[in-house]
Amino acid sequence: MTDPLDTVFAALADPTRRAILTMLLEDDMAVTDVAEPFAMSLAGISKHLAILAGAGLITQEKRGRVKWCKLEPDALRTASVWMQGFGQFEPVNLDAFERFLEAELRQDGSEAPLQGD
Amino acid sequence: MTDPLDTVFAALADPTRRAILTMLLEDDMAVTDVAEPFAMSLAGISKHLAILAGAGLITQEKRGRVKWCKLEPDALRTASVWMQGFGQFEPVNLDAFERFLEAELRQDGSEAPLQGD
DNA sequence: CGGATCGTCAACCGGATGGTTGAATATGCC
DNA sequence: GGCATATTCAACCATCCGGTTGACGATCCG
Repeated sequence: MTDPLDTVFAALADPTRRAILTMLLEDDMAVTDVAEPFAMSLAGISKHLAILAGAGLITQEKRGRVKWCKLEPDALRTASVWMQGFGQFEPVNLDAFERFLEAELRQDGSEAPLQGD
Repeated sequence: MTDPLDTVFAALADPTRRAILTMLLEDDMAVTDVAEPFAMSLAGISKHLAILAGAGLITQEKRGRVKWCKLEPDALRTASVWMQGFGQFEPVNLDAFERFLEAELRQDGSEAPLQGD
């Protein structure tokens, strides 16, 4: 019932919450700033943030009177790993994974020359 | 509103539906057979299958009076790619991805010797 | 034809979800 | 202290969701 996958996937199923996560990719944000671009009450956003935090996708730290929201991409790994089980039996066509690898190598191999895409 | 990610993630958020997907990994199945291991009415399972089909995670083909359910792992790729955006900016610690790669290489390199884990 | 099997439809139910508003709680500042 | 800011709490609402039951439409088979 309380399988972590349940809460993570449920949290990801809402477009507002995914948008919030995308915003948090750039930087940590205060609740009010998260809410600003949305046509929704602050309380509504606060609820969404609580759900994201409940799923472990973000953490919130209160400093002074402002509560900072921080992305926790680790929580996505469980879900990602689960999903991989379904790609694995398929013939290799996961170009996205290839791109991921390239980024990995580029980062790890310091200065491996990279020919344009 | 009808972002495909919404429906895919929502479909994945239910443990029964994930279990069904896992079952379908092994082979295509008839609706009745899908329902068999669950302590749930056939109509209940039928609804779950409709949701999975709506998300594109499975397809259903009626042959005679039996309706066959087939896994469509392609639908997962969209979601998988979306999720990767959140792992990518992180330092490399995605051991699961490494395992995935090993499996890939093993499959692709035909008989590359593999030292034990 | 008549019966059994396969599956969905329709109506219903309780509980969760996404959203609102208004009051309440902290905290910072003058 | 007193006011503004930041955030949540509580109550409420409409809707969706997961599940049931019972009736129904197809299809196979004797």
